[in-house]
Amino acid sequence: MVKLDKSDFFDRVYKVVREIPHGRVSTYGAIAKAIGAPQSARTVGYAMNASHNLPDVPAHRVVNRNGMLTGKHHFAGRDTMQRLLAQEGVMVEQDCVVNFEGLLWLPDPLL
DNA sequence: GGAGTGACGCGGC
DNA sequence: AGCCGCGCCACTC
Repeated sequence: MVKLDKSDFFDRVYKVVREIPHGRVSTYGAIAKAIGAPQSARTVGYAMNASHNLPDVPAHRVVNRNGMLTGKHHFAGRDTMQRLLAQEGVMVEQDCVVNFEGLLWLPDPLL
């Protein structure tokens, strides 16, 4: 029985997010697809909420498909997310990742 | 056990 | 071309 517990959903999201290289960004949709749930992009963001407890999950590197820091408001500080990104060399202007497409990192489907 | 919510994505107007 | 609304999936109360 290769039954995959739905609880793994979060774990899977975390695993993928953890694989995001330093100084790179990814999208909820891409992660959702990587875990085999392209329609669950929303749930991915939900998982990010719980990921706050996991320092290994760089949720700040996850933005929406537009490259907007939609979840920045959920971080401790008002601009914590942007600061973390800037710290990695990711420039953010108006809550949008500069050269987002260039910094965008797509997870391995094999993962 | 049902209903509401949410850090998205896409389609339609 | 921008703006509005719906759908989907997992989780909590």
